[in-house]
Amino acid sequence: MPIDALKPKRAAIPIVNSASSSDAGDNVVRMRTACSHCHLREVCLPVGLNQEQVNRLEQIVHARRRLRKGESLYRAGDPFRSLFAVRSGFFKSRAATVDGRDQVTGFQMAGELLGMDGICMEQHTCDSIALEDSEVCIVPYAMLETLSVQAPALGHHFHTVMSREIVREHGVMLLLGSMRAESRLAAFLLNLSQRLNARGFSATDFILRMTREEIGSYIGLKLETVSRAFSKFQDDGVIEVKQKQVRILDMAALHRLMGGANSASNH
Amino acid sequence: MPIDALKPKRAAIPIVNSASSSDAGDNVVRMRTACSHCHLREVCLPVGLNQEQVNRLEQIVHARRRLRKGESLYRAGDPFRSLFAVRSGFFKSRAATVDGRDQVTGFQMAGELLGMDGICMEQHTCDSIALEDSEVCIVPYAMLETLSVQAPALGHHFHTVMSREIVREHGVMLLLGSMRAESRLAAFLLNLSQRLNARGFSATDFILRMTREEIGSYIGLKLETVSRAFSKFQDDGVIEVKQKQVRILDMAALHRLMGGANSASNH
DNA sequence: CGACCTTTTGAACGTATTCAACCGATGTGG
DNA sequence: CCACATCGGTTGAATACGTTCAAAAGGTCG
Repeated sequence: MPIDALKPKRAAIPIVNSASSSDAGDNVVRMRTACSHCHLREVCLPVGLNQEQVNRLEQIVHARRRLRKGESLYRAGDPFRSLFAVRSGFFKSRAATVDGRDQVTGFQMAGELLGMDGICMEQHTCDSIALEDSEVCIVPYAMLETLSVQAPALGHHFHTVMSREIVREHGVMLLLGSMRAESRLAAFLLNLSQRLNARGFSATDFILRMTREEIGSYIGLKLETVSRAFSKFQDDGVIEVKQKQVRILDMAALHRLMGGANSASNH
Repeated sequence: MPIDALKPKRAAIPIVNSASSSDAGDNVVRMRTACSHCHLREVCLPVGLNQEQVNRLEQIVHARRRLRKGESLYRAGDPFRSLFAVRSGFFKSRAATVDGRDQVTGFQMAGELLGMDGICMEQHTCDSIALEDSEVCIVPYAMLETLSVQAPALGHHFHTVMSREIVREHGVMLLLGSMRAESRLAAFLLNLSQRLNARGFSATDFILRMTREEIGSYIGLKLETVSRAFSKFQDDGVIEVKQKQVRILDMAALHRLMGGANSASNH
């Protein structure tokens, strides 16, 4: 099979584009389908909620927003009002310092929640940018809080999601602090693979939605180093890579590469 | 003034060691003083809560635990039941991978909350270790959830604390991903300085509670590199350092060092 | 006091970065 | 529709930075 023939293992469910042009904004539409029928309910906020709790969640998630590739969902400094659940597409989050340094802090795909960094300052602290045409469900934070009181399981679940984000970031810190270049890229690819697989896509064949530079920014390497590592993996027969299309040929080898000797584990 | 004569700007409030040896465990004691009278109420969980809300918080924070230097508050894999607010002392959090890699993910001082990583898996995902004799307030998580329903402001405040942790970790990712060695140490020192200052201690004179190796683990450097950077700062007259005692001589220079040219900002 | 741990410093080394050139893919306008 | 400009990606060579290895001094704690 040619590497170009990459397809999800499960057909994508077409997204209903609700007709009514609502009062909420140009690219914001009222929802027709709701959480309980969403094909993402297995990986999104509703995880672990029963039917009645999902019904409550549906009450507050009543609008969506479409974004074109390159558009930003929010920017650092924007007032924080809502969280966003990715319904389709792919996002990057980018944090910046005053002195112009910036870094990709995460990539988000369908079912993942965006914007939790904004709660503490009541404004967003990083940028979120669509890497392809995307759609998000808008979760007004004030309503989430109100409803958490009525349905404590929802509140608990939200804690779980935030906690998971903290743990994810611990993993990134570990990667950035103590892995060498090839291990970082291996870890990155394996992480993508797992998450895509959890959403019904192939774990071995996928398309990268981000550039080498964005990968590098995320895993703390220059784009040239990322490119070299890709080439190395390909030369070693671990992956097949052609621009943004990746095929993992030897998953076990990739795992070994990830855990490979590094500067922090030799003594 | 000799560097050795380091003192808090405000005298430490002696901690009342409640007499009753409770049924909760050897080093766990019922509290006598409560949040509303705690000298940390300005920096701890109660921030932003009114009197009645603090009273509710006091209902659940009803025990403390003392730890000796080197003792662990919890370890990865321990069942998660409580969060911990540092009442006195100093902690490090340490995350580890299966393959033996580990890394300090944070240092916690008085008023800071520990254990939020444990919520998502219902077990702790990292170790928390006291770097000096310390005391924590035990905040049973189940009770925190229950009370959040009765006092939504408390629930909101907890979200704020978790969100702040996410933002802090973004900052660490930025540091690890794009700063050179001296910038990292400068950022680390400035962060310590600010946090100590917020607690009524000197911003310029303080004692490091961690080793060079622990600093290095946190900021992604080998202990030798940390040591060299300290020496460099001292040679340049930016700080005075003698073992664990640090005095910042030129705060502005330290800020400049933090923002100094790095591998990610030159093009 | 002695053993051990932490820290400092030096020198050699290795890995990722930098700078540069080139190639291919993509997109735009004539 | 092709020419051209732009962007993204690859590769090579030189460089720089942090690591590694080693030795020794300084603290700390039994």
